[in-house]
Amino acid sequence: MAADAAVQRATALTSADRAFETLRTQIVEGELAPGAPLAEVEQATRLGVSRTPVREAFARLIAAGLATERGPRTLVVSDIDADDVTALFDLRRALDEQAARLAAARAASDAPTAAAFTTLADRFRAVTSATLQADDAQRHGYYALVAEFDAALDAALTSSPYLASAIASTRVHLARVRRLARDDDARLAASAAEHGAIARAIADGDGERAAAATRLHLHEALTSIHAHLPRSGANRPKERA
Amino acid sequence: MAADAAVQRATALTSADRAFETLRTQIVEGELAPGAPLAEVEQATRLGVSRTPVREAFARLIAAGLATERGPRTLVVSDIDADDVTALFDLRRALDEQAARLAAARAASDAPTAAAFTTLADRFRAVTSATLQADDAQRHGYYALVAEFDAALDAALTSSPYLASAIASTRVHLARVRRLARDDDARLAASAAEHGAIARAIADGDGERAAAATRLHLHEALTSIHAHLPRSGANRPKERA
DNA sequence: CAAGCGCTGAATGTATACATTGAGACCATG
DNA sequence: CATGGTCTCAATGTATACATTCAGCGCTTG
Repeated sequence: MAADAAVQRATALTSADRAFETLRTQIVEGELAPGAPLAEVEQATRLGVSRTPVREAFARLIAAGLATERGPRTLVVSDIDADDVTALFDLRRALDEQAARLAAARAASDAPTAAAFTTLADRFRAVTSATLQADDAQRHGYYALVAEFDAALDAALTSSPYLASAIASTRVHLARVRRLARDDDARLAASAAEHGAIARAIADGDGERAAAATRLHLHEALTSIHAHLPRSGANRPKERA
Repeated sequence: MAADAAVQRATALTSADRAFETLRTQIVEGELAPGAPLAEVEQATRLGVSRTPVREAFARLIAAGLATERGPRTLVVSDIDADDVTALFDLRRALDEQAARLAAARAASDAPTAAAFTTLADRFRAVTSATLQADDAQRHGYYALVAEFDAALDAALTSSPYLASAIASTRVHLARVRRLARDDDARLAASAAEHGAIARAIADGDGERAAAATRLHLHEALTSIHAHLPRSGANRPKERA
């Protein structure tokens, strides 16, 4: 039955998978603070597995950019500061603009895609500062809507898997940034309007408008984040070779 | 002594590093053909190490996109066909245009950067179909010049490490594509001219011109590659879930 | 008392032994 | 003869034992 299949699939996850997921979540959620050392034996005992799956999980964390090798034999949780956010957005601008262009091109020749983004545009428009109070439930609901937008974008990028994969990797880091700089309700409402504009441009099949709307959104988001973030450590020398 | 230091650094490479480098090279060079299975025991005996470093090397190959998990317990060398090339260039366009823009911005305020790209522009201009015969030595020399250009771009992107890292990952795949579709000398000469135009625009600090020149170059390169490649298997259904 | 040397210990890097699962072949039976 | 089942085997997944290296600390000596 379906439950058995689900269990089967659940147990098909290896210990390495679980270790990676656990560590990834704890890093993104901030339970493992930036700079915290990642020792094999310590994490192995903590997660209740041997060192082998932990090693594999560490390798994936490094590949995802969530852990950094500091020195020859020391692994730490990646730091993330204002400069990193700027650098991350340099990449996001490149990826998201192109994604918006491609999604619009697809919507122009694929009715279901266009319909999906039309629906999303309407739902984003329904989110205003009036309906949105900055309590955690509302915030969570809004982020869920953004996640649906991201999923629609992914669905429109099936023919560009390299781009889709690169975008997916940036989303992990974005989740960390969100924890650092919590959006206020005004910013959330503005963000909803910007997302709506992007979705509408994609639905209309207007690639350049979609790219421009994306650039605008990213600029506003970056500005807001920097306003809410501790000053970039121009004094504190970054300890990254 | 310097030699000792070099040896020291060489021996500091772990078996996993060597295994990864060997496998990566052999995949890029085509010694390990696309679709070839990667078995732990087989590669371990072949490379003269145990399974543990091989496992780590496999994990890195997957992260780099050079190997793909087919089925729950089978790893194969990633395939690469005409559709993959198109998808790869969707990503490259996004990354390289942004890189050109950022490099130009840096050149506008950093004289050494501008000077470096001026020199590169001149060297690219010196490469013409007259001076370039399509023997392997010439081709290798030209690709070395392109590598210098890439290095200069990297140097100009120190403040955008995420972008630089994403670009570096695309270069690995580009090397594989080059093996599939060897450029003829006419294409190489045209490519040199296009690179020269990009370098000059960056040196002039003109970001939009640099981005446009990049887009043009990528379009021409993609067209040339597709002309030299076996037809995209629209009939052969791609076996990628 | 300070400086340099060596030692100890804990961590990673590697190898190998054990567990488990999946595929393929062979045999039995309808 | 085809089909289903079981059995074997080989490969991955995991755990653990061994090797190696580096950091911290104490001791010795000038």
